[in-house]
Amino acid sequence: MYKIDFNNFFSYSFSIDCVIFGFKDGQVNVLMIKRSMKPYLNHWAIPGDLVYPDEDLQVAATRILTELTNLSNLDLHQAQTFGDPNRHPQGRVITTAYFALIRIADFEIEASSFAEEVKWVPIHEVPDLAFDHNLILNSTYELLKKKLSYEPICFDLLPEKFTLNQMQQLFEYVNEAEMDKANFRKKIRPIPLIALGEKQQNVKHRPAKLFSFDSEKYSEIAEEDGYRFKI
Amino acid sequence: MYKIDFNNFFSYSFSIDCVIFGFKDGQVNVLMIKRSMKPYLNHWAIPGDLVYPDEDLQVAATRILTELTNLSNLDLHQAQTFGDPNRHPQGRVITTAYFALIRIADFEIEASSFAEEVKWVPIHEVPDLAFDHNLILNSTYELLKKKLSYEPICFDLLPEKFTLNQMQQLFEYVNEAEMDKANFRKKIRPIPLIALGEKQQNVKHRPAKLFSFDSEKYSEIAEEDGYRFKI
DNA sequence: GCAAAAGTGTTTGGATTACACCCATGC
DNA sequence: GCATGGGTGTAATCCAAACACTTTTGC
Repeated sequence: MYKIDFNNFFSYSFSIDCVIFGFKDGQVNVLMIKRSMKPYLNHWAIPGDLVYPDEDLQVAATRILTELTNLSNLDLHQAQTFGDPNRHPQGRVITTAYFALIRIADFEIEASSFAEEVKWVPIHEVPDLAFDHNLILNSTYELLKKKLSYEPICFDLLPEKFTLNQMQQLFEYVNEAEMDKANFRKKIRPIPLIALGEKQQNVKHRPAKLFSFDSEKYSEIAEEDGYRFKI
Repeated sequence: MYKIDFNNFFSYSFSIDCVIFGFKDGQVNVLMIKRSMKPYLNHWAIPGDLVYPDEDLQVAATRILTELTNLSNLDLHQAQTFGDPNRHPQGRVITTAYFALIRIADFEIEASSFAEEVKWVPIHEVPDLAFDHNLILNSTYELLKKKLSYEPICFDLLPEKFTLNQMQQLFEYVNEAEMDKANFRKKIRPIPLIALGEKQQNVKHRPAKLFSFDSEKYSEIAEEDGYRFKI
């Protein structure tokens, strides 16, 4: 039936690449590693590696990220799969991108395995990367932008306690458009936030109130009232 | 560096599964094949097969679909990738789902290769399928539902010449909710449609006007005015 | 004429926009 | 007091939902 014998098809390799987004200094940042291994020795790349033969993809994504950056317990979501026959110089390696959102300040990143260095880079300042990683990164950032507007995932990027202005800045950044402060606040009124009663510290103007996302209440109203997040 | 030698990682196989959606008798239908080959001999499945070692994924998807169903020139879009280590009984086969939308009446489907039979099945009447194809189908249908509401792809499912009521029925079907006729028509007013001046035939009530989608004008206003399709 | 579906207009209330204004803090 | 951003109210406008009504066809 096949022109090639079935068993000869078991000649591919499969990898996962992890795009980790954070929000820092008013900019979306992405986590990069410097490779201490061929191919693309000394090139910057997004963290990624081969999947073990009997390993589930989601499990592999988590393991690979931990091995290279020391990050764990992240909620990794599948993005696109890239399979250009020439994307890897050493053979046919198909890769699936996963992405996660993190609160940069809450985690210690640490280079290990073949990652010689790890750092955060603003999404608009990413250099030329190994393999087709620029392509992977761009397409995953497009996906992030879409998801941000109809799923309550901005709170995974913002600090646990955030000001409404920080939240607004995140949306202004990804949509590349300024918004009216009063109108933004009216728009997010249906989103359940907890007013913490605390205030910003060490600012040289009136300190803003701090909020956190009420995810329990969100699930409640999403189920009962069919409320859908929308910005 | 690896616990397993790099070359031993080249032991996977990779496949594509194609979810083809159509709209018939007021229902979304999906194209199924009956397998005349092991594994899952005589089981129903969605059309899919292994990718050749040097073949691009998009190219493979097109080839596989043509081989099994005689469909060609479809616009296949990538959906999710499925990689459970036990999803294929004969080894580690990772698969990527692709989907396409077609106007059922415009195509002749024809079983060939290891497809013994091909048929359209309403999405809500799909039987137990081979492999994890029920999972693949369901998750791809969820994706379709999302895309239908913010991309002008409903017109790939509707006949070239359609009535506004057919269009409304498609959205009512996927959203599982009835809509007000007058309000639906107001909602789609910004979408550029060509009034053909023709009418429905052989109906025992007032015949509806026929329309077609003006994709050129759509691209124009999408670029110039930043118009985004939304239903 | 009647049934059935096509096709349109009106009213109402809620959201979105633009814009103006006041408030709290550091220096 | 003044600079800086925090925080809120109002009026005009647009949009969506609910509903009623007229039109055109087959029988």
